[in-house]
Amino acid sequence: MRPISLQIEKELPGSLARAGILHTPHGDIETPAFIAVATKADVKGIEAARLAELGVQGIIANTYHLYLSPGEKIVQIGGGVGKFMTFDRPTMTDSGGFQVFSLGVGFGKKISKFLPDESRKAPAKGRDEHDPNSLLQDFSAPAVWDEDLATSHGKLAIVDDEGVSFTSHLDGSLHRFTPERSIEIQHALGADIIFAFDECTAPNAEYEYQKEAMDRTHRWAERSLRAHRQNVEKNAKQGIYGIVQGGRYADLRIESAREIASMDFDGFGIGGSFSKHDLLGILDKVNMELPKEKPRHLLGIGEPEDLFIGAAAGCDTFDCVLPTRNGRTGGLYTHHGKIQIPNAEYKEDQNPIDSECTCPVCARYTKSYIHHLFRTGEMLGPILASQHNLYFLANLARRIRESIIDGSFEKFRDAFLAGYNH
RNA sequence: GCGUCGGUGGUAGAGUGGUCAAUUACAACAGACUGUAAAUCUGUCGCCCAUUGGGCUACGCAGGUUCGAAUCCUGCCCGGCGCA
Repeated sequence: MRPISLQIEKELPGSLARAGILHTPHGDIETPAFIAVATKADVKGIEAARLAELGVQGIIANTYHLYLSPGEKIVQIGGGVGKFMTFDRPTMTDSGGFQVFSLGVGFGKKISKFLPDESRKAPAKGRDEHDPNSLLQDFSAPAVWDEDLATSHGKLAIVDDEGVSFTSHLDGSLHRFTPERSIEIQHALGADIIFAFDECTAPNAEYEYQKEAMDRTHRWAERSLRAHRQNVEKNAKQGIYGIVQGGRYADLRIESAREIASMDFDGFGIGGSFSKHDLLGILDKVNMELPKEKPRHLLGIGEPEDLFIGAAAGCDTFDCVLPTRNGRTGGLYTHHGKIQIPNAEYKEDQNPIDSECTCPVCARYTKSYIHHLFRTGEMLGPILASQHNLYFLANLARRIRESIIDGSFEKFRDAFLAGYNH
């Protein structure tokens, strides 16, 4: 018996969408489900004890960050990432492959995984490299020079076929990850689900580089898998997901899905770096290449609209920093779209954030109060906002699940999106 | 009363003859954020038009010097400090 397995409860006819139960050593996750991001073994601003009441069934922590601090040994001494943070439900760790992108190619640049929405862009004036919405830079190269943090070797993340060398963003020290090392660290971190070490490429990487990186990711996937299976003890307690790459190119995505699917993984992650437009068209094609009986995790995706797209394409779990990041910075989800709670219009608003929301925050606080907390810089503001947002996404995933089970998925989706987009 | 220093945009506070509608910070008003180097970042921030750009009113008040003044001079008003 594998440590990770998916029990499919219901499939939506004529669709890849399904509802199921993901079994893990630390309990079940009812899918589709939203997994909270706990990069450094904490969901920013939220106590582990609160997560259950917010509907959070699982968390995903990060190998790179926990390796640098406090170090995987410390987490291991603490009983693994779950026990360390006192979260007794299912846990995952990301392999650090995303940091190859965020600290390497995209480092120091305001580059988004999603290309900006053309319709919202200001009329093209001189593209400014300081303009966060300007994606003119060539990010296809695998490494960058950074004036501030460059050390003797000069770069922050350098990819080669064996692995990745990088400098710590904390102290500039030199480190190296290989697939084997990433797995070793993830064994120490002890999450229920670990991920193969991959290379997350920039969204606008050119085809040639994208292909090269994808092939490398496939080789790393084999090595990650082998390193995991070799460890009999860990292999019995932790499941491993392979990651599909391929960027925005459909043929590469399909090739990657086939290749990764042919390996003996317990589940699959679908790596980021495609534009919103491509997400819709490619995702179902990717998932069709993956074995139906194994779980699929859509990495880093999580606007409400994206959950519908992902679920419709047959993804089982999602994670995303947005509910906590947006929450911290005042952006709150409602059934009528996102609002900026610090804005003046909420100064006297005596209603809850979202009158349709059933979260503990909406049950208790007014917009006026939360607005005040943000205006005065009180830390409770971001905390409450993060709680609400996390509940919103977790609850949305739960409702999507229910709609798949009772066959009302499309109806629910259309109704929700109609209200969400006004 | 005499002396002295100072009065700048919502606030604090630069600027001391032209490149000043005026640095900067805060406040204010918006925006962005998708496997978290993010409790972060970006834009706007005198008024009126405008596509670059243009016009108007402004640095306590009133005069003056000058081609040109927030910047120099004179008087007045107001405030801090010192001496009587």
